[in-house]
Amino acid sequence: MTATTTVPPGPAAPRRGRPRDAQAEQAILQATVALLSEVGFNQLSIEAVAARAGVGKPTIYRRWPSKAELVLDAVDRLAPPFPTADTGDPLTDLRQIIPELLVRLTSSPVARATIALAGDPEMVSRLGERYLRPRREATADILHRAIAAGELRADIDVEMAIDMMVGALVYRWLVTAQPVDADTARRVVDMVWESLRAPGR
Amino acid sequence: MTATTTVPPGPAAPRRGRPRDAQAEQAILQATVALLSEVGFNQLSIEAVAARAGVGKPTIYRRWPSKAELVLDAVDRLAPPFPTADTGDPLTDLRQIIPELLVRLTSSPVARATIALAGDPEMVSRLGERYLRPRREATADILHRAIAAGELRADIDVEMAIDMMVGALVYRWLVTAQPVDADTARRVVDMVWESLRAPGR
Amino acid sequence: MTATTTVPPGPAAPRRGRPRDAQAEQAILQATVALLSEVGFNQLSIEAVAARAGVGKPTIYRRWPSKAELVLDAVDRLAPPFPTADTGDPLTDLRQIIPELLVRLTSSPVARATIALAGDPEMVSRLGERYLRPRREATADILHRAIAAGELRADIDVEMAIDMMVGALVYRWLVTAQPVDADTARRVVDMVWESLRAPGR
Amino acid sequence: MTATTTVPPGPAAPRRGRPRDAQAEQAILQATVALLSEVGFNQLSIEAVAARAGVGKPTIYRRWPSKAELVLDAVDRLAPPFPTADTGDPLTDLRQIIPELLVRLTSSPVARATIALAGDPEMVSRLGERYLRPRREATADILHRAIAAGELRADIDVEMAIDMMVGALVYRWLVTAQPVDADTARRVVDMVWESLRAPGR
DNA sequence: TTATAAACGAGACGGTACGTCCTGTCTTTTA
DNA sequence: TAAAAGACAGGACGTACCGTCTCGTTTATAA
Repeated sequence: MTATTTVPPGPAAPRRGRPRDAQAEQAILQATVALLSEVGFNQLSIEAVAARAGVGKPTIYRRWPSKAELVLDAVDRLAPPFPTADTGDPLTDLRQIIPELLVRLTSSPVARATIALAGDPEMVSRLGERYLRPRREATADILHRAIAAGELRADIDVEMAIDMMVGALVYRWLVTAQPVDADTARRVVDMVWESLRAPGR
Repeated sequence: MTATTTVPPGPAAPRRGRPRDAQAEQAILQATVALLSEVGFNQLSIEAVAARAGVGKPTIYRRWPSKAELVLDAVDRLAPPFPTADTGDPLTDLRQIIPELLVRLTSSPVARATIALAGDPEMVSRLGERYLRPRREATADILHRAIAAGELRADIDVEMAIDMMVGALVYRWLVTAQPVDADTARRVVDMVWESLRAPGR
Repeated sequence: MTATTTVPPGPAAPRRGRPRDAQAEQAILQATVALLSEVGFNQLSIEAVAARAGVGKPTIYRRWPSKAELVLDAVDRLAPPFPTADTGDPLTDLRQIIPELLVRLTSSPVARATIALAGDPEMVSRLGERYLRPRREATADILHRAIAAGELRADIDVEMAIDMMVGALVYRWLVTAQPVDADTARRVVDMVWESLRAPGR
Repeated sequence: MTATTTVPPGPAAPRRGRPRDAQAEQAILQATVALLSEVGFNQLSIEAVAARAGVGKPTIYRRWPSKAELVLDAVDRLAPPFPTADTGDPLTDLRQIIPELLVRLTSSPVARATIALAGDPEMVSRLGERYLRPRREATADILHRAIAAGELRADIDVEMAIDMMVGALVYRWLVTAQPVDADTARRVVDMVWESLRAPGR
C-alpha cells in the first residue's frame, strides 16, 4: 500500500499536474531498507536516504510525513511473502507455517530495526494492522480447522495460543539476540499443540 | 549500579577535588524517567534532560557515555522491586510471581520506552544482564523445584517454558498496546504448566 | 516593452498555436507590484507572484527569465507618466518638471524596491536605459534651451547639473527614508540654477 | 561596534560560561566580505559564510539575527577610515575630504553590495546611523566654519548642501556604474561652493 | 473539419539554503 | 577539581523556493 497523503477520491480521479514518479518511490524505499540494515533505525536520516536514492528531500516528505512512516512502508514493502499451507492436517500446517514465518522474520535485515518502531504506540498499531493481522488470521484459520476436526479442544483461546507460539519465539529472538532456527520453532509449536489437544486423541 | 566511567580505585580513596554531587545524579535520573514517559525514547534528548534536571550537559556526559546507557540506568533504577514467592507449592508460586511481574512491567511508565532499546543489540544484552537475568533465574528455580518434586516432566526445556510464559504476555502487550491483567497472566501460566505436567499427576 | 524570450519574426507573423494570454500577463505584473510594496524585492518570490496572480510558475518563466527582469518590467509598467513642460521659460519648466518627477518617484510604492535592483550592475544599466534616459533627456533639453537663451553659462556640464538636482533629492530620500516634498525639490532646483547662471543676469 | 544580542550589563559583568570566540567573529566577518565581493549580496548565503569561515551556522546566528545585520557589521568593519582635514581653509578642507570619501566609497569591493541593503528601510536607517552620520557631521563642521568665517552665506541649508555634493556623486556612481574619480568630485564641490558663496567674496 | 502547435493551471522533480535543534566537546568562572 | 553555564564545530531537521519538467486541457491557426 502506498502512503499517499491525499487519497484520490475515486478510481476515475484525473489527478491534475505532473504525476508522481514511481521510480523515485522505488529508489527511496530501497535506499531506506539498505540504510536500515546498515545503520539501524535510530541512526537513519532522511538526508541520507535522499542522497542514496538520488532524490531531493522534499520528494520524500511529499510522500511520507515522518521517518517512522517511511520505515513502516519500507518494511511492509520488503516483508517476506507470507507462507501458506493447507495440507489437510492442521498440525502439519502449523509445523510448516510457523517455523517458516519466524525464521524469515528474525533473519530479515530490517527485523531488528523494526523493533525501534515499537517505542511509539501509534506505530505499533500501524504495524499490527498492516503486517501482523493477515499472518495472525491465517494462523487462526488453521487452529479453527483443527477445532472443527476435533483435534483441539473447543474451548481454547485461539488468540492466546497464537501469542504463545509467536510470542515465545519473538521474545527469545529479541532477548537472546540470535536468529530463531526451524527446529526450535517446531518444538514450540508442538508444545502449544500438546497443551491444547482434545482429550483422548 | 551507577555507570561511573572512572571507577574509584578503592574504598578508602580520598578522590581529590570537588566530589560529585549525588543530588545531581538523582535529578538526572528522575528527569530522564519523566521525559521518557512524556516523549518516549526516540524523542528524548540529553539537552532536555539537562534542562529539566537543572544541570549542565557535561555533568551528564561525565557519568554516562550515551543516551542509551543513561536510559538503561534510569530504567534499572525505576524497575519494580522483584516479587518473590516460595509457598512450597510451585504452581502457586508461579501463579503469584508471573502475573505480578508482568502486570508491573507492562504498566510501568517506562516499559514501552525500554522497548526502543531493543533496536540496538548491544543494549539488549545489557538489559538482559542487568534486568532480565535475575528474574529469569527466580522463575527457573521454581520450575526446577517442580521437576524435583515430580510435578513436571524431567525432560522439559526450562528456558523455553519461561519464554513461552513471559514471551506470550510481553508479545500480547506489545502488539495489542494494552496492559496485561493478572487474570490473563494466570491463564497463560496454567496453559504452560498443563503442557509440562508429569504424566499421571 | 515586454521581455518575450522568443521575439516574433515580424508584425505579420501569425504564430501558430495558442497565443499568450494577455490577461495572465497583466495579472502577473499587478501581483508583482503588489507584492513588491508588501514585502520588498529581496523577499519577493516567483512562487508568491504565481499564486497571487492565479497562474502557473512556467507561465511566468516563459515570459521573464529572472525575478529581476520581471520586476524591471513591472516597475516600468507602473512608472509614473513622465511630466513635461515647455512654458518658454526654462527656469519655470525646471521648477515644474523636477519636483513633479521626484515627488512621484519617491512616493511610488515600488520606488524603494527598485533600489534593490541597483545591487546588480546589469540591472542598473537596464533601468537606466529604459527608465532614466528619457527623463534625463527631457531635463537636458530644458538646460540646453536655457544655455541657448543665454540664461545659463555656455560652459556648464549639463549631465553633472542633472546629477546634482536629481542626485541630491534621491539621496536625501534614500538616506532619510522620507518622501521628498515639492518645496524641497524646488529649492534644490533654484540652488543649482543659481550656480549655473550666466554672469550679469 | 559588535552586534551582540545580549549586551553585558556593565563593565564588571563576569559573563559566566565559555566566552565567545573573537577569532570566530573575525573569520566570519572576513568571509562575509570576501563572499560579498565575489557573489554580491543577493547570492550571499549564511551557509557559504559558515563554510568559508570554518564555523558552524549557529555560531553566526548566535551573533547576528539576519544576513542583513551580518553584512551591515561586515561593511562597517571594513569601512575606509574616515579622512579628516582642518587646514584652516574650509574650501581646501572640502576639496580634500569629499573626493577622498567618495573615491574610497565607490571603489570599495562591497560598496555595490551595500546598495542592496537599501531595499529595506530599516537597514537604511541602521546604515545611516552607523556609517553616514559621523561623515556627515564632519562635513557639516567644515561648512559651519566657513559660515562663521564669512566665506559662505549665513542662511544656507547645510544639510541640503551636503546632500547635493554627496548625492550627486553617489547618484552618478550608481546610475553610470562607474567609479567616481577625484577630479569629478572636486568639480562638484566647487559648483556647490560657488552657489553658496557669500556675496562680495 | 480535423490536425497540429503552443500556451494554459497544476504540481512533482532534483536541488540549495534556510533557520532551528541537538550532538558531544571545550572553556570559563564559581565553589 | 568538579560544578553550572554556555560557546564551539558539526550535522540533520523539516520548510520554502528555485527553475525545470511533465501532465491533461484549452485555444487558435493550418491543412
